[in-house]
Amino acid sequence: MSKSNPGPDALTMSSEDYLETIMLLDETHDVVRVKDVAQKMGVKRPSVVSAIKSLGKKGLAVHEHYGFIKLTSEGMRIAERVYANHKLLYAFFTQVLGVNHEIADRDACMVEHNISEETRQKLIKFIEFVNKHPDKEAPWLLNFRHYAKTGKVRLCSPMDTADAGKDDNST
Amino acid sequence: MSKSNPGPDALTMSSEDYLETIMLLDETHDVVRVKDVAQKMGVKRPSVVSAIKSLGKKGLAVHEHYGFIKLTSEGMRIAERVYANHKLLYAFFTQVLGVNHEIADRDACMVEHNISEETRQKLIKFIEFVNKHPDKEAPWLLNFRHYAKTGKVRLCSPMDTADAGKDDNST
DNA sequence: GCTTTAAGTTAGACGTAACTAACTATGTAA
DNA sequence: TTACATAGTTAGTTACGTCTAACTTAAAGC
Repeated sequence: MSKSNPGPDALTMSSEDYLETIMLLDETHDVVRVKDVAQKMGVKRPSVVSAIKSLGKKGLAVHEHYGFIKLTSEGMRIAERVYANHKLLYAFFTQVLGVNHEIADRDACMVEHNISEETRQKLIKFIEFVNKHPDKEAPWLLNFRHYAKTGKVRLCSPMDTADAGKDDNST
Repeated sequence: MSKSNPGPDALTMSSEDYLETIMLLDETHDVVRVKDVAQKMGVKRPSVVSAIKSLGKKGLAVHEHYGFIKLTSEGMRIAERVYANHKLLYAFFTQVLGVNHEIADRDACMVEHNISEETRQKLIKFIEFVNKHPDKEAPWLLNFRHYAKTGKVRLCSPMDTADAGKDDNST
């Protein structure tokens, strides 16, 4: 509802997307070029050029004329933060909610830029909590899946939560 | 990552925010005026005028010169959908993750416009599932809260999940 | 009824982010 | 070495969403 409050030097979602894309391309390509970024992001080459010019002014990327694209360490830091959010959200949507992979990816793309630190931390804890169970499928999570599918709450055995004690957080 | 794909006549987040704000103001005020919307959204009056002009062209709002602002039934339908998303996300952030109220509200604002239908449906189920427990605090949820706070998984009594059977979905 | 004030409007500007069209550089193949 | 295809760039346009400054209307008080 109320106006979102990006700090004075906050990046736009678009800029963050460019950083993220460049970082990921850098992992799979020898060098990152304008056309690679354009193709991956589904935009035209001039859009990439102007976006990277803007990132350059902010000290987040370097790009010699007719040369390759590199991120500065600061640019890399931001790209990694955004991508970490992406992975976190993707994990929640797929592992917990059971959302289809492509849709989970799209939804993660949307949220990754703006999620608050508090919600982010809580989601991290939530995913950790879910994964604390040895078989990766906590009883209550199985119950949720069943409920989501059938609308009916399943009776479970009294043993269902006992395995919480088996984990590694006691020392 | 990839370009989001709003349909040809999809509204912008901004337009949806205006619709939502107008709907909410309509519930508490006799009439909705430009300055009310401006105040609530933290924008200046000319921004409201131009936004509403745009909504008018799309058949979502009506606004006589120097008069009051009303939503059409179609505008109301969209406003309600966005607000429903908002409430859903807010409930998840606060009830499940235990996020602070103001932050939950901000995060909900960000996501409410673009969440996919699939994720939305799953979140609805998730909230329903959480609230199926008579005392509104499922054992696993209490365990999660404890884990989020302390980083330690709590041992629980074997009885903890048995109350799932007490609910109303068996027939 | 006039005046003042508050609310609404218009015009013009700016920044972002995309696009097309047209131009330039690079590098490979003949 | 020249020619061509590919890649990168520039210039100019469009749309959106905001703003400020200045103007207009409406309504309330005197």
